Amino acid sequence: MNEVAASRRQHGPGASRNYPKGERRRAQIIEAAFTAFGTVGYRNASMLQLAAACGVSRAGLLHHFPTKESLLEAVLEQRERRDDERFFGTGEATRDGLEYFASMLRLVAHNQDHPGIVSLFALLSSEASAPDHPAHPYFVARYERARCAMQSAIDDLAHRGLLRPHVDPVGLSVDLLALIDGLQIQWLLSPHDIDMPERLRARLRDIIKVELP
Amino acid sequence: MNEVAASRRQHGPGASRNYPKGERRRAQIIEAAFTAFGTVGYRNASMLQLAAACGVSRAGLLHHFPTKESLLEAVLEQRERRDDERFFGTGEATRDGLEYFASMLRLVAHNQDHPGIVSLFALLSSEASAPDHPAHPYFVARYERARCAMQSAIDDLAHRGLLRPHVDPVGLSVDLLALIDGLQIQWLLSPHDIDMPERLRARLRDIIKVELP
DNA sequence: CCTACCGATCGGTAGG
DNA sequence: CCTACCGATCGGTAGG
Repeated sequence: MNEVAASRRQHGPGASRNYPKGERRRAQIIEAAFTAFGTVGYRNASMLQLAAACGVSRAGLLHHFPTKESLLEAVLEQRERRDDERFFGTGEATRDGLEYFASMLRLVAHNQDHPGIVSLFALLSSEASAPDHPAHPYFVARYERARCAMQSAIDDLAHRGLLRPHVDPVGLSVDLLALIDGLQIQWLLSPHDIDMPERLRARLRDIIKVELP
Repeated sequence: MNEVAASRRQHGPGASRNYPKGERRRAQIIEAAFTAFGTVGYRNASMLQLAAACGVSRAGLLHHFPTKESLLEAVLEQRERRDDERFFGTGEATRDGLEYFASMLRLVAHNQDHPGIVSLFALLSSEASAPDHPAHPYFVARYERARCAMQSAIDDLAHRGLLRPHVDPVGLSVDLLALIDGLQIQWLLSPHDIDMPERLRARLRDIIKVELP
C-alpha cells in the first residue's frame, strides 16, 4: 500500500473538496483505466495510451498516479466500492443472511456478463499473493473482510435455524468464497461449459433450507 | 501450443533416444526453470539468468526452448506428469473413487508445503484465460481432463452408494475443483489462516459416507 | 501539468 | 542436413 493510496483513503473517495478539477480528472483516469484493464488486461495496458485516452500526457497522468500500480489499486478499490453499493447496499444485506446470499447470487450473475472484470480480479489476486506486490495488503484485507461479512450472514442463518442439519458452519465462508473464485477460473477457460450462478445456487440449496430469489 | 512442444509430445518425455546429451540438458533446464518460476515467478525469471544457472548461453537455452513460453509449457507438463504419477499412479485411483479422493487429499497436503508451485499454477491459470495466451489450450484441456477424472470417481462412489443422500452428483466435480483452486488463492494470501487439506477433508466428509485416510 | 529524455531490460533472431 | 551451442545485436517498450 503506497502513500498516495493510503492518504486518499483517509478522507475517502471524492472527498477532496479543495481541488474539484483534480478529483474530476482522477475519476476520469480511473474510469479509463478500469475499462482498459478489463479489456486488454493490466500488463497490456500502457500508461501512454491511458494518458492519451484521457487527453493528458504521460507525465500528467503520473502526477495523479505516480506508478501504474497505484492506479491499479485505485481501480480495484472503486470496483469493490461500486459492487458493495450496488449489490449489498447499506440496507438489509449487512444483517439479513438470506438477503446477503441473494445479493451474492446477483453479483456472480453480473460478473458472468463481464469477463474482463472477472479476469482482472483473478489475475491480480494471484499476482498479489507475492508479499512484495503493491496490492498484497489490499487483497489480504479484502479477503479477510469478505470472510468476516459472509460468516456473519452464515451465523445469522444458523441462529434462525435456516441451515440444513448436515451443514457445519465453521469455515463455511472460506469454502464458499473459494468456490466462487474457483468457478471464475474454470468459467474463464470454458465459458460455455460453466454456469457460475447456477453452480453457486446449487451449492446454497444444499446449505440453506429456503430457496433464494 | 507451438510446434516444438507439439512434436515433443508425440514421442513423449525423454524418449529421444538418439540425442542423450540434448535430453539431459533439456531436463536440467526444465528443472532449473521449475525452481526459478516457483520462487521468483514466471515474469521475474529471466532467460539470461536461467541460462547462466544451467551453464549455457542464452542462445544455447533458446536452442532447446525457442521461446520463454515453450519452456513454461514444458515445466507445466512435467509438473502435472509428476503429480499424476506420484499421487494417482497407474493403480487404483483411476477406478476406485475412494482411492481417487484420498490421493487428491495427499496432493493438496503436498501443495501446502510448496507455495511456489501453488503460486505458479494460480498465476498461470489466470494468465492463460486469455484466448491468445500460449498456455490457453493447455489449461483448457487440463481442466476438462480433471473434471472428467473426478466425475468418474464421483460416479463410482454414487454407484457404490457411498454418497450421502442430500448430495447431487451433477456438476460436483466442477464445484470441488473450484473449491481446491479457490482455497489456494486464500491460502497464498493468508497462509496462517487457511488449512487447505482440512477444508477439503471437511467438504468431502459432507459428501462421502466413509472417512478418508 | 508540459517536452524531452534516462538507464535498463525484455523476448527473439541473425550468421557461423 | 543434423545437434549444440556462440557472441552480438535487433526493434520496441517499460516506468519514472
